[in-house]
Amino acid sequence: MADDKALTPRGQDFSSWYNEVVLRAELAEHSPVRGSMVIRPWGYTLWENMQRALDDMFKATGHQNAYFPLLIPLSFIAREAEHVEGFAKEMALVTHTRVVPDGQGGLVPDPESKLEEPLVIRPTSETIIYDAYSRWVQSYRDLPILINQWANVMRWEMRTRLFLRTAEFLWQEGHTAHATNEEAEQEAQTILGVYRTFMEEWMAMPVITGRKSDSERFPGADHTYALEALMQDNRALQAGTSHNLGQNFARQFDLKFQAESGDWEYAWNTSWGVSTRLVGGLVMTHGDDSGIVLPPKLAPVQVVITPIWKTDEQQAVVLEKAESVANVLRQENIRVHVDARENMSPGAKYYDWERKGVPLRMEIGPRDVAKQQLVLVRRVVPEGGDRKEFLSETMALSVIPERLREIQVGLLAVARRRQEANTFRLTEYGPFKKMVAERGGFYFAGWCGAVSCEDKVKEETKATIRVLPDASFRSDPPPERCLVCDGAARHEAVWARAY
RNA sequence: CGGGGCGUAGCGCAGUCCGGUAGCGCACCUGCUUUGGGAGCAGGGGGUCGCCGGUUCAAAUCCGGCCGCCCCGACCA
Repeated sequence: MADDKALTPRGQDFSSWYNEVVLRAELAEHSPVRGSMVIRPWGYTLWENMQRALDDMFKATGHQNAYFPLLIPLSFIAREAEHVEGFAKEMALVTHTRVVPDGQGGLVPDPESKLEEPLVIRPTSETIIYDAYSRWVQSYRDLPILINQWANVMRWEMRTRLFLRTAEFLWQEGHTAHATNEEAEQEAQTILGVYRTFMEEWMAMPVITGRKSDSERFPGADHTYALEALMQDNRALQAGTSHNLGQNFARQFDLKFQAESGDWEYAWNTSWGVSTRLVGGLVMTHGDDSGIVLPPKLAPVQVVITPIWKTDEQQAVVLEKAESVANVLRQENIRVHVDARENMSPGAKYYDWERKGVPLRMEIGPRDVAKQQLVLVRRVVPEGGDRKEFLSETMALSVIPERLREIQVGLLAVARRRQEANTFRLTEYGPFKKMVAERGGFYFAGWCGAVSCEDKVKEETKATIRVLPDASFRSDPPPERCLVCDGAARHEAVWARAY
């Protein structure tokens, strides 16, 4: 970075900007093990706020939480052929249970403690969960099962980035079992809707929803739905997935029930998840050259109060005012923090909280106390708006909830405009190839459905089909020809280079 | 796994080419003055120079080996 104060500007090197801002906003840092990260309190509180919102929505749609174990017998993973293939190359195994000295001051696994069957650290929990469900379900009366779990999982990735791709990450995984395919399909769609609502209304991150092409489908699923967001560098981020698993796992784990007719039938499953990757998505959606920008609904601190003083007497008066104002706001359920640190100048505090993305700052100095006024400063200045507002104390207190709401919707509006400005509908391969590689963005175009066309695009541009968009996102009229081979289009597809 | 870079104080780095008492900035501690956009001055503390071995009177520096991390590519949420 240029110096220890400023961040690398996004326009200069987006990737460096991202790494720096995650570290310097104190969201997370690298741990001693490659691919693992320490999530620091500021980042974890953000995640907790996301969890709370999502968890409430899961509960409101009839789900319960449970917890299934970290370790999965290797033989379980082996049962579903596609599942094995999908995760074979990124599994961490537990093979020993004791260590012995190696004679050189170190420790090695005790050969005598080798497990008969290695245990897999879960990369996802379908197998262990459907094994349990198979014991829970006998009759159609036991269905549906609607369970979610909050857990950590491990996928031994070759290349990792804080939040976006780490070997261990935190997520939620929902796993449901239903009596009919229609019901399972409805569930997968319902969750897709829940995710979309969360991403738009809480994260202020617009998404395109749709179905994955076969090559991007979850290993073991009949089909996969996904939500894709466009980051500021015009690369797509898969922000969440919801799978209709059909009866693929039910067959392998003998998850059967007796129907009203008396016949035995395999249950229909769904699974769905979002992870701490969302934190990375939030950073790359709203962050600017000063730091991250947090939507008020998720910000660990919504209003930071920075007191300003010269003398000890002023300090006492100003701090007292700051605390009393903070308490009034707390009664309105606003998350407020008084930054009373004595060893830091007000200016330094401003930079600090701006880097950390706090939506609103309130300055209280001796002059404000005397005039019974407060100074409000927005993290992101609306176009044509004032950066600072000088308001009477009563006015300021009543206006803050309103400001927070404005900021929340403003962020979504800006992000949506950016996404729209970087979304293109093309019919010719030449211009597409050039644009998708050089400037990025979302590209809506026809697709014949052939894997060969998908592969050709990937090879030549590194772009992939992110989704076959849902009806509400599709073009009218729909594209007629395949972007790549000019054959008849069977689908409309959204192409982009992705994280 | 290929290519590149890095490992020296809590953080960021210089010093390595050309061996000779381990440095700078930030942070930290003490004191005074400060505080409305990254405070100043004075004093102070803090290091097995990634690890192991070799060469040498002498190694952060040269040689050999090993380890780790980051970045760029192939696989992935």
